Amino acid sequence: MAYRETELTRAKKTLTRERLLKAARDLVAQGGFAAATAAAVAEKSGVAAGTIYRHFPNKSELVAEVFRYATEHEVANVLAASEPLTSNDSCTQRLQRALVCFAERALRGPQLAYALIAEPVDPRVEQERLKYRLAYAEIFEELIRDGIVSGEFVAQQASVSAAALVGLLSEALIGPLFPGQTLTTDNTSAVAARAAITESEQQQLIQQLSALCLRALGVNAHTHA
Amino acid sequence: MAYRETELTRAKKTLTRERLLKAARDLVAQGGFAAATAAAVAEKSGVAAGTIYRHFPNKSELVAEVFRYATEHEVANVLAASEPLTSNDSCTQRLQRALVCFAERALRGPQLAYALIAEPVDPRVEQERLKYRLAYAEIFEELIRDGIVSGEFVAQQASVSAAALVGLLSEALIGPLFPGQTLTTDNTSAVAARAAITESEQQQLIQQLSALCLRALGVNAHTHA
DNA sequence: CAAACAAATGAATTAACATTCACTTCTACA
DNA sequence: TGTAGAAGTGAATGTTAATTCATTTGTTTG
Repeated sequence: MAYRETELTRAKKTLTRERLLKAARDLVAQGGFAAATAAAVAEKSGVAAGTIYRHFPNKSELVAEVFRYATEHEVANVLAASEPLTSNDSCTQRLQRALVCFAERALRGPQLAYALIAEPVDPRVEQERLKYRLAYAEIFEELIRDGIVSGEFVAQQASVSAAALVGLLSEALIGPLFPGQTLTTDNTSAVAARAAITESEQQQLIQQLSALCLRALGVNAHTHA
Repeated sequence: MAYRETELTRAKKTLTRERLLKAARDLVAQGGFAAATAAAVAEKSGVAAGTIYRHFPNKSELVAEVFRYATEHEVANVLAASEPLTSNDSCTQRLQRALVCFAERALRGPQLAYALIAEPVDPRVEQERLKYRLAYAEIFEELIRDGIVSGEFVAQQASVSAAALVGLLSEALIGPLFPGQTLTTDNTSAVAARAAITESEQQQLIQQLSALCLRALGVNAHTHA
């Protein structure tokens, strides 16, 4: 008699799980959360719909995990960009790098950015979104605190300013662009709309936003050219 | 033979329509769009569910109208606040009044603010939201342009800055607060959470945001104390 | 009143999904 | 090879609304 979980067994199971996650991720990146129905995920993974429930208690959990994964990825990038490069790296510069990183990533993957920032999702996933926003806000918050201490930024309540920056960037980058599209099932058009913005226009937009943010924090002209 | 539409007839019909709209509005203000199901609206209006479809082609249309109504109301207030009071009223002051108006209204009616700004809604209603955001952005945009011309604000692309301000305010005011609540059906808690902020804390928050926005626009210290 | 038509009703239907579960297919081990 | 137990299947079921429509009720006018 018997059966014992073994390397191979476990590996195989994990593989299926990974495949489900990957399929879901791809669907979200292409068509937003709306496109990631249980049926679609199963189909894309090459398994039956029921299989999803061998690996996740419910669809929300799967989607939440997708959200988490994408978030970590995104946040890690921005965090890295905000890290000081040299011992005398200014907060202004660090913040600027973080902003540019955030903006460039959003503009490069607009469908994902829209999904993470603004697409309507079910409440269980909305929770993840809250954490996501908070994660960004925390990066900014620390930077702002540092900058206040160093005298680069004007005195202010860092937590408020940080949240404000997140909103500022989100709205300016994706808010006004997508909304209509996701409904049409034809999400391609959304990406197309974004693609219509030229590279140089993007750079200009990023420049604008960067300037706006730095001014908002009261960057001291003396400290920084 | 016959039957002809008459004053009374038409009035009665309009009344029912109004009643439906009012019921929907109240439900949204109390519990967000999630609370405004067809059944709930009908019940609250004292009519049968089917009646809704005698007055609106579908539920989205009803909800969109609710959205529009609320929007007009809100936007009109902010617009009024932004109007110059005297012939030498500065853009800085006008903007500040607009910001304060926006913020105070949001803080006073958080459930409605959340519904209008952030609550997940179906795509047809999301369209209205787009217009709503745009309406605010336009108010800001014009003010910013004026301010640039008058030399109060630094040169910048007004449309970008305007959208950014909308996002900044939205996120700082309601973004971080609600998200979790709407799911619990127990939306009361959301309002309670907001109520937990004292009046003076609110004033401080508004002050913060106002300062942030003005700095972002590069208010010229010379022009304004 | 009766004919003509509108408005209102609310139970039944539809729609779009997620989710279940009886059953089949795999694996591991003695 | 037999069998215990996991993994996978996918048709059937459940869920949560919106939406329909045959029927009833209400108005108007000749």
